[in-house]
Amino acid sequence: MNTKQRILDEALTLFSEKGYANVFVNDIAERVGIKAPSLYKHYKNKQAIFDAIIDEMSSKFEQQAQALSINGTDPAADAEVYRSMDEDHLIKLGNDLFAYFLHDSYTKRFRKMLTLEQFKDKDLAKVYSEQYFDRPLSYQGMLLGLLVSQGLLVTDNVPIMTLHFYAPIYMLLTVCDREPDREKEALKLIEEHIRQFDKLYGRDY
Amino acid sequence: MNTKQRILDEALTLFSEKGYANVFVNDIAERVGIKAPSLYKHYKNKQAIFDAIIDEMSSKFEQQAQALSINGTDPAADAEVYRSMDEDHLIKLGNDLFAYFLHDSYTKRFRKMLTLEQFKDKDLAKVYSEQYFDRPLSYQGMLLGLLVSQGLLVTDNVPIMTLHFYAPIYMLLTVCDREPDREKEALKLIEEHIRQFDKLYGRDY
DNA sequence: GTCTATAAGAAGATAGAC
DNA sequence: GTCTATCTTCTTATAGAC
Repeated sequence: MNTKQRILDEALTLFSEKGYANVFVNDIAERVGIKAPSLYKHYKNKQAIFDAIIDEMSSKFEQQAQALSINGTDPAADAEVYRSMDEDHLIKLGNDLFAYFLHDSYTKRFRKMLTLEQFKDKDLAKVYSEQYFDRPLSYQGMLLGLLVSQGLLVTDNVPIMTLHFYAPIYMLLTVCDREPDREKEALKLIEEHIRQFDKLYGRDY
Repeated sequence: MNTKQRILDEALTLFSEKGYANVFVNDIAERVGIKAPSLYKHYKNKQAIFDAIIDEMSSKFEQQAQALSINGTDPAADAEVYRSMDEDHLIKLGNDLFAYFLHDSYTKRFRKMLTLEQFKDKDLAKVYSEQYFDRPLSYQGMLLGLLVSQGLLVTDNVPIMTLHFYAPIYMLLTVCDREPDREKEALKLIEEHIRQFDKLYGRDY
């Protein structure tokens, strides 16, 4: 990894742990193994580093969905995976998804950084909401909607059903970001949540 | 309100908007209407102001539950309120609860401040989790559990049922904190959420 | 591209008069 | 308790040699 990229990587780590204002350019440079002034040959100033991280996100997030062996942008294709699924498979998939978002280094650091900077301006607020609210609900909504068309799930309100599926996962993810020791507890709740979700919305009930 | 208290009040406002590190003692003093050095007659340093806000919380939160005409510490008493409730009353209560947490000035500012400082140390992480995860789930769990005993709701897993009730409310609250313009949208989702929750867990279904 | 030296300014905190 | 003046330290950023 070249220096320019390593600066972003180390800066993201520090920003996600301490917040932008509590990270000094000297801290970043030290981690990269250069002196602070050298850093200005790569980026105009500290803010430019932050902006570059935000800009880099969109390309990184495309890789995310692929890493999960789901297409991520084509719910019709992804629904195939779910078509002949029983409860245990659904739970395993939910757990894997949760574990991925929880442990993937870039995803995690970016999410934590955005948590700390979300009130800074409207742009950042929008980025956060799109990434962790609108997009997941939209995508999962299409997916669950297909399962409803297939008769695997039953509801007359897919968006709310999606909210019921995603909100507990989101909340438990934020708990683990804050208190990593609670991961085991969270995973158990995720499993129970999906099992109960399946009971509530499954065709057999 | 005396100066010592006004310092806390203005500091909380600023901390919740910009985060601790981005607020300068001069900003706080200016809002209070004094010069920065005068501030040190009331608090040892900037950190002491922050700590005082955190310490003050517990007493303030006791007032919260009372403001809602629910006891807040005695679920058995509160369950009386819900005993003969139909869906519309439940929705109104849910909306009122959401609106209270969303609009109450102190509650809102404190929640936003804690959001920005939650990764600073383990103590703050614990305060956040207790206030916005453990305590609500525990309290609402007791309440919903009573409704289950009364036969108004049906489930074999009250904690997960509580998660299903609270997680969407929590997530929508964080959306509104970030993007106040989305309040109307959020209120509509809350209403639909409670309606659907009632359908899923209500005895009549 | 990296370094040393340093400027420029910001921010927290204290001293001491009133 | 509040003020003005000031200290000290920290932090960003630039200049210019290599």
